[in-house]
Amino acid sequence: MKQPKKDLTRAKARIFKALSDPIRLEICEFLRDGEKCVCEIVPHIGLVQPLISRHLKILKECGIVDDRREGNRKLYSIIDSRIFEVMDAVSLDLIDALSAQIIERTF
Amino acid sequence: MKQPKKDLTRAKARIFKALSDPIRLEICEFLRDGEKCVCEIVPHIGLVQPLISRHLKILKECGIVDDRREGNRKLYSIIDSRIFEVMDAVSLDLIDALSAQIIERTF
DNA sequence: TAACAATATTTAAATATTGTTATATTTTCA
DNA sequence: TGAAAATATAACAATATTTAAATATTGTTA
Repeated sequence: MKQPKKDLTRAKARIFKALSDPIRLEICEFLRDGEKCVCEIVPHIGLVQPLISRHLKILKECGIVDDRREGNRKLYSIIDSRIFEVMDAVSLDLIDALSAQIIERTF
Repeated sequence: MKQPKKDLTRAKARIFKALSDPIRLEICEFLRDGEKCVCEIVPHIGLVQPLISRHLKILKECGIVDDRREGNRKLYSIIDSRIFEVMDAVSLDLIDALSAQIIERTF
């Protein structure tokens, strides 16, 4: 095999880690309908700009988003839309099923 | 809506976080073909038992696995097999595509 | 009950992540 | 050039996660 299985598992874990933060998930959701500049993302998420910048950087380092400059602004976009399939695989139904398990055990 | 969107996003993030560790991913993979006891998981992963126990606890707290006692042993299993759809959504192809992006930018 | 096997918890140290605030960089345009 | 706008980075404190080692718990069996 080209890559040892261990490396693949680590790569997979890295992608899940990038998606393991609510802010980053919301950013990705916002990018679902195309490129957005930071100046649009910041008010949409409602957090301070440096924090958004950092989360964008994490998404970029993971290969999930890319950016391009347009004049003053920087436009971010999803590189491979298959990432949405990953996000969507955690469906509302699945969340309910897993949560139910936790609650059931708690009481 | 029953749950605010924010809570759903947080729930989603929590599931991704549970999957964001290579050891936990390997444990889940190992459980793909059914219930396994800790005594099988430990040698399969090749790490010390307390560490495996801890990761199992994290997976359990997230509602991904459940356990049942059988005499001396404790058998762990995947609660909802749709979690494999999440894991599989990060395909080899997708990993390659995202990695390519990172490498391209690095050089 | 004592000894053993299997598993879980606790603790402490190292490291990583998050959010905040201040500052730097890049680009545009007067 | 220099001021303003948009974005990025740095430094810090607070918090969370990870691992290893030691210890505790639970169940079995003699």
